[in-house]
Amino acid sequence: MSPSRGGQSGPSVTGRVLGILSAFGPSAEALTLSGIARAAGLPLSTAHRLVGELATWGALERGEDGRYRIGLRLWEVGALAPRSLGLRERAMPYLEDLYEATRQNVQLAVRDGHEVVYVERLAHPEAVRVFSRVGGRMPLNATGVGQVLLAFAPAAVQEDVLAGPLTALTPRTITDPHELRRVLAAVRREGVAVCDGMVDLLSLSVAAPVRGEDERVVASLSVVVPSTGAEPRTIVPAVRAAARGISRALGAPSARRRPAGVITPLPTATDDPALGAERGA
Amino acid sequence: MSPSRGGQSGPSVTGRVLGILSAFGPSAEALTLSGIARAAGLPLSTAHRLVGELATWGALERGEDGRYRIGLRLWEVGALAPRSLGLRERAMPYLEDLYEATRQNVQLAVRDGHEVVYVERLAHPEAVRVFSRVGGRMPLNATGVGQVLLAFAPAAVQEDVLAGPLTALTPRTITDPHELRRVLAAVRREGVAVCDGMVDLLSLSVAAPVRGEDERVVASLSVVVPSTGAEPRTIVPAVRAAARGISRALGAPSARRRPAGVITPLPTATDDPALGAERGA
DNA sequence: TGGGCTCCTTCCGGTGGCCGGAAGCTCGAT
DNA sequence: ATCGAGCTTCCGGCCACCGGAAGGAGCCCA
Repeated sequence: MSPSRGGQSGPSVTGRVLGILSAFGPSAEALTLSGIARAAGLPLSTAHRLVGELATWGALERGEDGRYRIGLRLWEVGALAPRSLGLRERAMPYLEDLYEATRQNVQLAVRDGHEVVYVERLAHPEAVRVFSRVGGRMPLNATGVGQVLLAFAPAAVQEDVLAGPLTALTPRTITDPHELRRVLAAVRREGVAVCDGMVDLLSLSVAAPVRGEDERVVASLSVVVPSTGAEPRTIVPAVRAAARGISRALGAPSARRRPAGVITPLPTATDDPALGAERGA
Repeated sequence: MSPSRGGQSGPSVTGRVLGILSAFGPSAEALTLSGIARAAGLPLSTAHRLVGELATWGALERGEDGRYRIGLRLWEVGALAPRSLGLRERAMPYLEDLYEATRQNVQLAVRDGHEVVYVERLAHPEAVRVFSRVGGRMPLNATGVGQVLLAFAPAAVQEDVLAGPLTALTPRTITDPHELRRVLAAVRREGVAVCDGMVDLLSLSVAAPVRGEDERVVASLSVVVPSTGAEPRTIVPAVRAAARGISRALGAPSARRRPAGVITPLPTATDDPALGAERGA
């Protein structure tokens, strides 16, 4: 399958190029040429050639300090990712409202494999400091959005995560598979996850699922507030409403507006496997 | 300079990979394998191999319909671009406020070469429809943010643009070099650009410059409102204030808070070449 | 001033990875 | 059935890529 080099040797040219891109990360936004070569495991002259070509194209930019950074052109192409742009565009107005109402941190995330990836984040400068950042990753078991995404993930993913090691970010992070399983069932039942002190001891997050047109949960939305703040329950309805609004904008049938006068049942997911337990990537 | 293939033949492997990425664009978010091959000018089997490798890494994702889209992993790397992330993070709170105050379209853009690239956009669903989109490009002469970025661009860039063909999006777009030159001088003097009906006849934008720590203009901020709306002048102060706030957050000395009681001169740029006329990309 | 360090840039010959034509496959439409 | 469009796999030949080596630029310390 992989066009790996004949017998055993290094990666293909494409692999090397991707390796160079991988050298950059949240903790390495700017790298020297030799830094890139080191991180990517390439000889300096090879790195020099490839990096030069990437810079010419605009995938990398060379700063005045001689160091390389990710270029605008690459960002531009990346912005075409449907799970970022399409989702973001439609979710923004709702995130806005939620942000305006709480003046705290509002986050939108999707699942990629066994991790959460934050797609959008609105943060008030004076709100609780949160670890997450746009483009950042976090474990599924330790965050509000993660628990929601996991609760509605395909069964295979859930089992994988439950089986694998569950990393703890604080003493309060859930690492016991049985407890996590109970929590996930509760999340499915309630349609909301409340996570207190699992990322850091000072903050608490309230998360709800966002559904796409085929009812699958495609994203999760959360608000992070100080643990010591007012009763968090008060923001649950707002989070649920925003998530439902986004689901509707995405075309989820269960989030359709009902005729006035009819009580709208919350889109709480049952454990119905038809809704959250099969399919997925 | 370019490691072009020896004598004359096709691009290098790296070039081919980048060509594949270039095949995607705002009007081509999802492509079939053969579509990619066609757009990138590659034989099918070559495209197949390279695309496969890109998909394995996560730069591309294959949808259920068999078509390829930009992958989350590439988006993630692109999000590390300093002109996107660093700028965005600090600008967001101010964009929020502006959005909240106007409930229209708020945009943040940077210059790349002879074009504007939109880095962030907040749009109310019921606001005027605008053409721009996050990651999209527009000509410098036809937009509010573009005029601001051009007005403060290095002299060489200005001359290039003034010399080159000036594309018109509507009959009201400025295409006369002399007129544009006058407008740019006015923008420098006023510290704000007001663009009526230049992108489409129904909307008007008010833009102001954002400065970095070395006083150079690094971005531009605008609000787009209906042409027919209330006197646009009323939003000028809000736009200026937000731009100044972002400049301060970025560390621009001219945007520092002055001691109370001292009248703060607007950071209007003179035509002083030391501020906007030399250096650049 | 000189030595030692890190980082960057250029050069060039050998070779192994890449190229891409061709054949076969799976669809869906006619 | 027949066609066509798109996808996947295979494999031999050739040439583009690799990377060691040499040289330059800048910095710090003695």
